[in-house]
Amino acid sequence: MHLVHASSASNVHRLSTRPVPARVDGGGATALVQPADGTAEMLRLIADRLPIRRTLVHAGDTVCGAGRHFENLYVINSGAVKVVNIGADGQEQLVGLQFRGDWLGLDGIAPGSYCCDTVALDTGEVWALHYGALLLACAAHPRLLARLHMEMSREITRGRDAMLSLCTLSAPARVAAFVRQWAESLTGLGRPLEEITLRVTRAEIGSHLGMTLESVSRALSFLARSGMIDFAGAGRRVILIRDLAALTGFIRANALAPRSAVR
Amino acid sequence: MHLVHASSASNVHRLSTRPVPARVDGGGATALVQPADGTAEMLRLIADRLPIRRTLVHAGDTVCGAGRHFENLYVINSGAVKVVNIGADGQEQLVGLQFRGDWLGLDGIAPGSYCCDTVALDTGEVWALHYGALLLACAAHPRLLARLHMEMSREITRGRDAMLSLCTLSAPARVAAFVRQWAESLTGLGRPLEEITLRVTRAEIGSHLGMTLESVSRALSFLARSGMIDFAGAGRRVILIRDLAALTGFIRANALAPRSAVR
DNA sequence: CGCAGCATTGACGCCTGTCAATTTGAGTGG
DNA sequence: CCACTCAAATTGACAGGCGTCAATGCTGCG
Repeated sequence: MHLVHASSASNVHRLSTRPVPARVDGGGATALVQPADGTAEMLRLIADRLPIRRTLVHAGDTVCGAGRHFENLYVINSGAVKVVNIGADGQEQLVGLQFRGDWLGLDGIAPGSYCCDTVALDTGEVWALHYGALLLACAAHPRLLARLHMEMSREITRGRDAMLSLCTLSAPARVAAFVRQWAESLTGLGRPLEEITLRVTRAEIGSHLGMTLESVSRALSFLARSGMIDFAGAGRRVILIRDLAALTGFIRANALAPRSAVR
Repeated sequence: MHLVHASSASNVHRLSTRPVPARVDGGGATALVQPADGTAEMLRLIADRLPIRRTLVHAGDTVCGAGRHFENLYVINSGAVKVVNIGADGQEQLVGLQFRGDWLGLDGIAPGSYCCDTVALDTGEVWALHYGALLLACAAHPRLLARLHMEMSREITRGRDAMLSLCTLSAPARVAAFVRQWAESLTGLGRPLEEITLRVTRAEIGSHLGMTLESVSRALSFLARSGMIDFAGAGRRVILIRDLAALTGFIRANALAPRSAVR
């Protein structure tokens, strides 16, 4: 099996420009990343037990389009993908960001067609699994079914977490939480990366967090002024996390007063 | 003037006592699948193929508590249940409302313990399905597995819809959408009930919609002043939908300006 | 070099959160 | 049956956060 990107997505941008085999300083990192969530094991399981179609995607490519007939699930082997919900009146809203090991297209199972556009943010490899074939494989390999259910369950929980942050955090705190979550997503639940490259515009972040692009910009500027993060590179899309503890503290401190305690 | 969900109560009895005649009653194709969504069919499938434990719950009873070891999934046969997320600092947030045919406990699959409290709002019957037993039954009955996946998929979509309404609607519009959604949930996707009984406090609604209880109250008062809804009974917990079209129009009219168009 | 898209920053105003007073209804005990 | 208490709901006044509008800077590309 050939992997387009060997491991940690921290090096993704470097890899896309020059074909550096991701390792050297990463010995510890890769070792840390793998065991926590078993993503690698899942990918191996899938590759071993299923006929999969590997697709190389580039930034802007649509993995599966809203409204199209549901047939495949997709697993991200490398890269990053945004999930965009298309409202009735053409309104577009970013409802999720997915990375290596995440599944796409789960929303299509019930209605029989996908609800969301999923668009690559970056060069990467996505595996298409025919849903019927997946079910067959699951019958033979219960671990595979267990894994599928875990991923669906995680997706449900993720949605709820997003609701929580929308409801209980002030706008700047939501941005801080977004930055932290992005960093965490790239490393698994270990310690976050200290450098992340946002691959979305301020407008998209705002759409995800329920605020305007101006508010996103102001919040990021504030976090930088306070020394929690820093900008690097051009375009202000690369963010250095300078003080993770302070960031976390800021998020907690800016939880809105328990607006309405439920009992 | 207290009606306790006449429709769902009658269905309960039909379901548990006699099997529903599938096709003979003159309706043609639609008679096959009882309501549009096949909830009744699913319940029959479960009851036929699985060892289930039926539990009668009353308002305030906890179906499954956050943090407890995951073992069962639950299906609501009748009644209404609220899903409450418990934050780190004891913050409680209402993240969902579930009715007949909805599944509970799906969030527990991935972590191995439930993430949310689920609390009955009303007298009803909940079925507990042992997860292991469910998987076994699914192996023998693919339709059951398909159904489970559909329900998980729906749950994912529901979370995204909630995010959408949080991000794109003004506070009063969110309340209007909440009322409409509650009514729709009780009838299946046909036309909503014209009379619904809210079984939660304003504070809980506010927690669900990301606003204060005062804003909820003001919004409901406004909807009533405008003639879209009306209050009935005592405590202002019973709501009559007077003009569904106007309600829907109000929701659309109060979609926030496309704050940040994606792309 | 100039254009187009993205990001930043400021000024202003509205929505909605906060605080507070009042009313209603339900439950309890005398 | 009534007085008392308490939770829930409504309504008003006020203030602050954040959306809106607008001007400017920065970067990459034709």
